[in-house]
Amino acid sequence: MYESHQYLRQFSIKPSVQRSAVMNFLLKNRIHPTIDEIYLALSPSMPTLSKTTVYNTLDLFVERGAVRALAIDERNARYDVDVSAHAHFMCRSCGTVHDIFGLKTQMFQIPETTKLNIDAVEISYFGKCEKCSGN
Amino acid sequence: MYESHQYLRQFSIKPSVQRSAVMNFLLKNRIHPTIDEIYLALSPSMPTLSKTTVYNTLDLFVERGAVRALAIDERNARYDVDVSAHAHFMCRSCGTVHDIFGLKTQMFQIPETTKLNIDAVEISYFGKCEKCSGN
DNA sequence: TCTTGTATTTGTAACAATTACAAAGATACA
DNA sequence: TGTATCTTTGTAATTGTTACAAATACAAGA
Repeated sequence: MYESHQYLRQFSIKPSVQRSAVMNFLLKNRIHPTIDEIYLALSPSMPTLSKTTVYNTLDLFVERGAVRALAIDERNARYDVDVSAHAHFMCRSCGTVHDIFGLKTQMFQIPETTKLNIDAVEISYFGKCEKCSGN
Repeated sequence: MYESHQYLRQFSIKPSVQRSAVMNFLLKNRIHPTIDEIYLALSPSMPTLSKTTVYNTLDLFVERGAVRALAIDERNARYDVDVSAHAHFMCRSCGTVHDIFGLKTQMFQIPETTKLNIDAVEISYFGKCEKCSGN
């Protein structure tokens, strides 16, 4: 928990019990969780935690650049503490989101368009994961 | 309208008044519209049109490969009749979605991962469009 | 043309994710 | 200790989507 405390400060986020718990969960569970997954994982040990707090907290994390919000899942927002350049894969069957590392850095470069002011890239793959490939 | 009729048949979609109207709208308005935009655009001339029909119709179009559903917009599903390999840009300010053509075809190739059964790629850029760059 | 079975459309209600907002609680510092 | 500010909480409202059953349209055979 102490680590998450420090981690938050790196992004000038004032730590609180809730914020540290959320960041800690993200750092230890690299599963690109949804708000609900985070809430359900933390609420047993923090019974007074509110889902609104989880929403607020992640908004703040994203705003400060500590976390990336993924658009890959149309149903729910998903969050990734790894803000480095990498892609994602989502299984159409079970909905899990996997990291795809090792793509050429070139692919994450921003195309030169004079008109648009691009600040982020997201590369997403869809299909079936190993487990679900039988279905 | 006749064109959309023919167009639908190419994807073995049995045409109906509603389906042709929706496809016609998509072909003539390459703005990656949301369900609501389609519904609002068509309902004046088709007062009995139901939003459920728009949902059903687009589900069918996507299923038959006539249209691509985009994940770029977390708020609403967006649909694109251009199913060729190209990327998209969404303005964080006004929410419009632009096409990004001219990327290397290599970028749309599916990475060789033994485990995953990938069937689609989506490359999305985010930022501010020309109009909103002042804000 | 009528009948009958099937496909499509419609409207409403249910559901789920997110946002708005005001009250309660915690924190920092004079 | 008091006060101002920040954070959290819970509830209600909003919004996009889905489920479902009734109504309508369509197609093919009698």
